[in-house]
Amino acid sequence: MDGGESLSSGRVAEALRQAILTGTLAPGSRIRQEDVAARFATSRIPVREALRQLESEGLVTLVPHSGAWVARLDRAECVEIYRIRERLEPMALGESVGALTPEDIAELAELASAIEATPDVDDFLRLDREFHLRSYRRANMPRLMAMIERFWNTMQQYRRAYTVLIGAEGRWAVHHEHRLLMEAIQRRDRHGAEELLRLHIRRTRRELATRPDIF
Amino acid sequence: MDGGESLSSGRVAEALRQAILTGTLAPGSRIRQEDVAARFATSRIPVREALRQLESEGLVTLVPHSGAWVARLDRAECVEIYRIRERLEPMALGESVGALTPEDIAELAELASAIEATPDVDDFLRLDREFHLRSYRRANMPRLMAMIERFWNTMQQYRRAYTVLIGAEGRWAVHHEHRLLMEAIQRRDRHGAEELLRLHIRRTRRELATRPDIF
DNA sequence: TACGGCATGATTGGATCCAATCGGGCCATG
DNA sequence: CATGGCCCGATTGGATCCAATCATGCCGTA
Repeated sequence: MDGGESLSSGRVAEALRQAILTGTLAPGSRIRQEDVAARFATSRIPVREALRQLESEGLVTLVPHSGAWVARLDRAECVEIYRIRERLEPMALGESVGALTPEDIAELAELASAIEATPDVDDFLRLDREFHLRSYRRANMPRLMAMIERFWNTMQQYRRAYTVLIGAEGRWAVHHEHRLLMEAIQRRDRHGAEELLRLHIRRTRRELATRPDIF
Repeated sequence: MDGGESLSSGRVAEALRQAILTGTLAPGSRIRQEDVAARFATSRIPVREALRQLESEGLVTLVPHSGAWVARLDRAECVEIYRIRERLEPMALGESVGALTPEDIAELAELASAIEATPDVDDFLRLDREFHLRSYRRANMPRLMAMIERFWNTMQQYRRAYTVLIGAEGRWAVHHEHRLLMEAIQRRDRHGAEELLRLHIRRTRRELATRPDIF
């Protein structure tokens, strides 16, 4: 059981991470050490360590003697991250499909349905994330999983902006691709699933790249 | 010009990083904050930040209230990293080959020759690293490059152990594969180069995995 | 009026000091 | 003799204080 972080810097990092992921802290906003320290009733030392941590995760940008900002990605950086994901996530899925239990697969099917059912943006984002990450769960590659989760975190704000932009009606392609993906998973079709996922990510990347108003 | 790190923590991090990469600090050795602080004539604060940094790079393992150790990888972790590299580095090379200048290619050919010529282990390691990283140079994917360099860093100690083990005579497969790679690069054969690199990394992974005495 | 230099406040980086935690050794006990 | 509990030194984590750096705005001057 890991109820509460034992280290203060860990708690601060987790809280800031959530604030960034939920959008409470928008990309580009400045993070003042003293403010955060006051908010968490600590000194600036744990805050500094937390900021270092978040920088290494790509969520924060640090400038020496100047300050910290919530990381802001330009289009080129988003595209690069998507292209990396196009290589990594199919590997994770491919390693995982053969080892998923029937219960895992049922769970994924539930998630896929829930994704189609919800009109809410934040529910959609959360469920979509759960769906994909859980499909990689049995890959047994912890470092790969950590990298993938970091990418999802850094992209979260832009995923939200994009999801809002296209609206609930614009999600039909996602739903379609998820269904194909589920079928491949149920068939234990490793290569099919990998390829479908690659195309799924690639299409999203391309659509994202055509929307200048996100950046 | 970025002559000297302006931040103390940055200098400490760089020095520790080099010490780990050169093997001066062996995997598993403990790193005491006070020792490092004394060695660099600073307080423990910059040392702590440097250790955080190195942990995020995978070079150091931190245990709360206990201490820091030079990261030690077991066989499974090494295999996982190699498998990730098998996906990422071909992408970097594939993106780069079309944009390499004739000067770049000449430089790579020089490096490939130098690799075959040297009997020294450390020269071999350094040149081999240069050869591969420079072949990715024109990929124009800075984040991908950073990830790849981090992997090379975390694997460095195990590459050294393996290279010592097989001796200069055991490198013929490497030389052969480098020659094939060079030919593909000279042909601007993107897919051929990608595939050759994938096989190059895969073979290395397999050989490494059969050597229990490295871990 | 526009521009360049300087001073000042705000903010971060680092040093020192104190508190919390962990590991090892010692002693008592079964 | 083995084992379990406890105490104490060593080491890390955090708070407070001081120094270095940067940005802003003011003022003098062309």
